[in-house]
Amino acid sequence: MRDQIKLAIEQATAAAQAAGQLPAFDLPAVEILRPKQADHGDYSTNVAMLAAAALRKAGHAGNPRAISQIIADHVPADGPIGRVEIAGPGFINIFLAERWLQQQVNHIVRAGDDFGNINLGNGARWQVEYVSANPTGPIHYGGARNGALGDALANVLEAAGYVVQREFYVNDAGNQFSIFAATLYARYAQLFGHDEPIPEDGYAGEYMVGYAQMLADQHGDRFLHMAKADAVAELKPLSEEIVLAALQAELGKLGIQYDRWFREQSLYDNGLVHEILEKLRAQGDIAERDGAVWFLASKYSQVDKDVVVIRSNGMPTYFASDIAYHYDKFVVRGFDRVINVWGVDHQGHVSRMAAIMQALGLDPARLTIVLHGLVKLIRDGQEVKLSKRRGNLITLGEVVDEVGADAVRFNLLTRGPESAIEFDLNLAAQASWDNPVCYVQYSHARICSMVIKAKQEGVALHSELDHSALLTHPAEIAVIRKLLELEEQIEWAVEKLSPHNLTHYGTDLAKTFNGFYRDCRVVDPLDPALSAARLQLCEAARLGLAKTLRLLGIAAPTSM
RNA sequence: GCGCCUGUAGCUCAGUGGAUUAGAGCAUUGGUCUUCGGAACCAAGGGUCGGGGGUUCGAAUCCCUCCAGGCGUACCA
Repeated sequence: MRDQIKLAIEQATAAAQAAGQLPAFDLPAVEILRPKQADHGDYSTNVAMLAAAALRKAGHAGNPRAISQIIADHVPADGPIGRVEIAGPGFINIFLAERWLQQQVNHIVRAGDDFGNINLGNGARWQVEYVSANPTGPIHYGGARNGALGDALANVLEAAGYVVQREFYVNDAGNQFSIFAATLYARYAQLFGHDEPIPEDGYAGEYMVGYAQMLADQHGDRFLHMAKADAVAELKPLSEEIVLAALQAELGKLGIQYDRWFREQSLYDNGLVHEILEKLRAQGDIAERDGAVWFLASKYSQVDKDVVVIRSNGMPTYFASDIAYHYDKFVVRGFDRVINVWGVDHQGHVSRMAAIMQALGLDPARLTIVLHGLVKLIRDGQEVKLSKRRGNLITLGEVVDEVGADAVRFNLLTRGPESAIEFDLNLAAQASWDNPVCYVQYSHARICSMVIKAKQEGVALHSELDHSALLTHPAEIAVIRKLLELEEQIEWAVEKLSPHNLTHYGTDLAKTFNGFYRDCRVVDPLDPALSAARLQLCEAARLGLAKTLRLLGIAAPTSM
C-alpha cells in the first residue's frame, strides 16, 4: 500500500522534472508518513522539504511550498490517490479515493486468511530459536515471555513471506543436565525406600518426585540393581524423554509448538564440536592457557575477553557446543538468517556470538539476537523470587492455568522486548474481564454472531453482487482504512523484529469496528443491498481481527 | 569501574526526526441508548516526555552530560 503511494509520488516528481518544472537533482529517499491527524490525510510526504534542501545545496532556489505544489500537480489522478493538499511548510497530504477504499472490502474478503500477508521474505529460509530452557524441570514464568515473543515473531515472519523453522535447543550435554539426572536417581531411589540423598546443588523441587514416579512406572526398580554410576548414565536419556514431554506439554498450554527439538548432545555424538574446534585451532582462533582451552574472542571487534571452551578439568563449556551449533545452523542446514530469542541476562553472550560468526567466516548480520527484559512476578504486592534449583518456582503452566493462555500472551506482547515487565498475578487474574484481549476477541465473536443473526432474518451475504459503493458512512470508511493498515503493521513488526505493535493494532481495529457497529445498523431486512454491503465489511473486519489474533498466537473465538 | 538497556498521565504501557493539541488501556468522574451480543458507546479531568546542554526549518525520537533503576562484566547457562 505504502509502496504504491511512494511510487506515485516518485513518478510525479520525475514527471515534473521531465516537464522542465523542476531542475534535475538527486531525489532523497521518499518518505511516506502516517499523519497523526485525520485531516492531514491518509498519508503525507515531506519530499518537497527534502528536495528543497537538496536544491539549495546544488545552488538552485528551493521553496518547499512551491516545489510541493509542482509535484502535487503531477500526481496521477487514477489509482488509490483521490486528492492531495499542500499544507504547513510544504507537506503533501495524500487522501485515498473513496471508491478505491470501497473496493478493498471485496479484495480483503477474497484474500481470506491470507489478508495482510506481504512478501518481504521472498521465500528466504529463516530460523527462530526460542525458549531453549535447560531440560531440568518445568519452565518458569520468564519462559512464557520468551515463548510468546518467539512464537509470534515466527508467525509474523511467515506472514511476511519467509520460510520459518521453529527450534528449541535442548541443553542436554552440560553439567546442569548431569546434576538433573543424578537428582532424578536420588528421587527414584527414595520412592523405593532407599535413603539416597539429593546431591549437593541438586534440583530440590517437588516436581522431581513426579518425574521419578514416571520412571518407576515405566521401568520398575531395575536401576537399583546396578552400580549407581551406571544407573545414572542409563536413566539419563530416559529422563530426557520424560522432561521433554513435560516441556512440550507445558509449552503447548501456551499454544507453542516446534518444528525441531535440537539436542546439544548430538553435536558431540556426531563429532561436530571436535571438528569445528580443530578448524578454529588451525586458523589460530584457539589457544591453550592456564590448563584450559580458549577461544580467542578478543581478536574480534567489540569483544574484550577470551572465552573458555574446554575447562582445565577437560569438560567442554556450553560455548564449545554453541560454536558447533551455529556452524550447523548456517553451514550444515544453510539458514539464510537466524533469530535467537534470549533473556537480557544473557546479553554478555551477544558480542561473543558475533565473534563466532566472524571466526566461522560468516556474515554476523545473518545472526540476530533478540533480547527481552525479564519478567518480575508480583503476588499480593510482593515479588515472587524464582529459583528452579531451590524448588520455589512458579511455572509457566501454573500462570497459564491461573490467568489464561490468551491473556498471558496478549499481556506479554503489548510491551516492546527491551522493557522489563512487572506482572501482577492478582491483577491479571481479576482484570481478565477488562483485559484488552477480551475486547478484541469479543469484537470477533460479535461479528460471528451477527452473521448468524443475519441468516436468521433472511439477510444473506450476496457475494455475486457488489454493493460496496453503498459504503459511504464515515464509520464504514474508517473500518476500511484501519484494515488497510494491517500490511504496514506486519512490515513494521518484521523490521523491528517485535510483534508488540500488533496488540495495539488489534485493539485499535476492534475499537474502530465497534464505532461502526454503533453508528450503522448492519442487519436490516428492509434494505438488503446495504445489509449485504455491510455484512461484507463485517466479514472483512472479522478477517482482520482473526488474522491479528492468529499472528499473536491468540484464539479468535466465534462466541464467548 | 566499564558495557548494554530502561526512565512518557495516578497505574501498566505505545509512540517510525515531522504538523498550534504527545496517545491507548486500566483507574476516577459524569453521561448515552425501549441492546443486529451492555464484555458496548460518548465525554471530562489528569503530562517539567528523569534533569541540563547541543545538532536543525522541526527533537519524546539523534549527540553529549548528569541523576535514578535493571542487567551484564565466570574455567555458570
